Amino acid sequence: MAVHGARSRSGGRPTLEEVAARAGVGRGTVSRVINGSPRVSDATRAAVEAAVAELGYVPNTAARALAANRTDAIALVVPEPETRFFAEPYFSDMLRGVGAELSETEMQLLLIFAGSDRERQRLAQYLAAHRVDGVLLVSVHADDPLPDLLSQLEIPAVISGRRSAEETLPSVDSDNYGGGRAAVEHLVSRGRSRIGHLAGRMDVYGAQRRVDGYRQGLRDAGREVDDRLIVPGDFTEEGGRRAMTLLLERFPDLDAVFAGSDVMAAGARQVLRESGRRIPDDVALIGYDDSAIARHMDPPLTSVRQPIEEMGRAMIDLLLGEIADRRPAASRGLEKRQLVLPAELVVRASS
Amino acid sequence: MAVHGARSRSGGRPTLEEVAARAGVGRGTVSRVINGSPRVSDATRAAVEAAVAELGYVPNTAARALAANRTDAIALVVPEPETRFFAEPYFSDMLRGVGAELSETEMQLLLIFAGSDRERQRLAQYLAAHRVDGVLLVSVHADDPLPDLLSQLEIPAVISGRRSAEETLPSVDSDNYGGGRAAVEHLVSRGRSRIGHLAGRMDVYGAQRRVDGYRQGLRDAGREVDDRLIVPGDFTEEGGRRAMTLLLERFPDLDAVFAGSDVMAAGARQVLRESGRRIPDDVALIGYDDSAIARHMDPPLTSVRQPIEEMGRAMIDLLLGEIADRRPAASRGLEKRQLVLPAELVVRASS
DNA sequence: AGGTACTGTGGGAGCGCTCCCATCAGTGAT
DNA sequence: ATCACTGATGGGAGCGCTCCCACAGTACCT
Repeated sequence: MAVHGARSRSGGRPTLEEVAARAGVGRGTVSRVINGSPRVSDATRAAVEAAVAELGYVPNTAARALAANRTDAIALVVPEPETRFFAEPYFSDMLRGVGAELSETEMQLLLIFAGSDRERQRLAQYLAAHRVDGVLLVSVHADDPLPDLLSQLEIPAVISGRRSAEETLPSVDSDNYGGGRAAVEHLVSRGRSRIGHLAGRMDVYGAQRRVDGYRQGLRDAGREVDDRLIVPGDFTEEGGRRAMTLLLERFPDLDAVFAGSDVMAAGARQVLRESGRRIPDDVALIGYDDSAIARHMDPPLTSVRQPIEEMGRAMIDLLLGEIADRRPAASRGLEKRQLVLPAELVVRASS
Repeated sequence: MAVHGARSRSGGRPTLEEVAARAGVGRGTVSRVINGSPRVSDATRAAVEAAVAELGYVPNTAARALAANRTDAIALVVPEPETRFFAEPYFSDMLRGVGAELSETEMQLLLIFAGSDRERQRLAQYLAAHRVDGVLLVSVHADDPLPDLLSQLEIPAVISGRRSAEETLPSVDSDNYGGGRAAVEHLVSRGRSRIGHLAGRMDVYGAQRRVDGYRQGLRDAGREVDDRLIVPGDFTEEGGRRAMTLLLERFPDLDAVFAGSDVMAAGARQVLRESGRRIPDDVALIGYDDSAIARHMDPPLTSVRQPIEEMGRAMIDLLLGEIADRRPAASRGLEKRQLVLPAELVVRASS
């Protein structure tokens, strides 16, 4: 971590030019060595590397960005208030995956919150200035204008989840359909006969797919689907309580519930308890996300796990591809740019 | 959030030069308007602003950085693994304060983790490249080489807390001494006669000052200080348990404990419970930090609150001053650059 | 009338790099 | 010996901005 060598005569940081003089080569050659071009002889490369070490040369990023028209930075944009970012494990997992994958490269990660209007304004300005080479968009709602802004500005972007079945942006999603199916399949195999579903917000595509999976799971078991067993919530605890209450009114003989999120499951649990029902003896309960809540619930909650960290890694891979690709476009189809990672049922005591 | 106007004829983003041509003025004048120089007539300014709006001009940050030798970005360096960053409310509070203060300016905030050796290596490279104008250093241990690296590179920096009484860097600290005193004073006023102290790590200056405050608090009350009442911990829950156990062995008649952190207080609470003592009836308990733990403890924990968000704001103010100041140095003393913000006792049921 | 002092403005120079073209030496084919 | 062709290298041009000097214009003194 020491600063090498002496400062160049000019007093400031050494420049490419000075390294070139020191190594007895031209400026272009030093540039080639710095950027790892293969078109340099071994002897020359060694001489340049020695000069770089002696002078403690570090490239000037601003100059590089100006000349090459790239920034070597990407942004992780969180269109949420900061509080949610810290509260939900989703983001920290995502950040871990992204950070890990990025540490293999020279790219710098920027974390940008765009929860308030003011922050969004700043972000728009930021993007218009092209201060990043690409953007990772997490937790985007169906009607968010951000994705369009990005394509307008021709900034490569990858989105987590999809806004609809016809998502146009490169995306990384988890298999919400499969997750929903697996949950139901599990409940059926445990001998549960009347299985309700507390759905998430229906303007979130992933929530729709979980419902689809729930339906298919029942059909696979040769059962009929009664739509009154599906009650929409809004991903919140309060929404879970309301939906659960309604569901119990409709079906007092309910013996299993699949909730579209762990938080909703927590709300449902309260209502079930208050109604005198035991978990899992009377009613089995399954959540979604496998968050900390699931592990700490009493009893521990069976939940569907999304490989969030891995999704983060995949998003970076896709994004770097997009950035590298920048050809006349349409050279590759979208098929390869939309990933769906498997979801996995984590069975605990609640089911 | 729309992109204004049409693209310039050259196809890419409009440049200063193009704005100048459009407004019928020189390049320098446009630059003056963009940078808010007062040396421009009102008429000219209006013409330039119109041209900027029409063309949707956004300055090229790279070019500006290169020419002006500044980046308009500062880094918040967290020398901890990411997990701690998300786990401890300290960081989110700090980030909130910093973000709020910074949103008044054009500065960009970078969040950099330097928990692992590898990350520190990257950070060193990053700083050597002068990719930020200044650095905010939070949670720095006494022997961390980072502060020295920064002064060597002549990068303005502000540190949270102090490494010792002779801290050389500009810093923002909270009044740990006053906080310790207030805690003891409160316990004395509640009629407690034998007050123990679970200290933090003694290589952390703030922890030392809390001990000093504890001592002075007792002296103020006209009591003698028995050093055996002070047991060092290490800020962890386990450390709190160990220290508490030891303290009870030494003084079975203890009726109050001041812990150097909420987490240690949580450990102490366990031991007290197991020994059959009730809180606060038999033993009063006070923590430090006023974190979420304190509010959720049973009974809710009296704790000393540090104004962390405000500290974040203050750090930004100091840092921006440092950056703006960059004169031959030594023009201002250090006195004005070391802030100590008051700590405040939050009384709850545990005392 | 000339001198002095300011304000507002234009534009040259230069920040440190990448890109690309010209050049050169070496190699094998004619 | 001549002619491609190759790989390695040097260095000009230019990225878009800021800084600063020069200069015109105006105002106010002597």
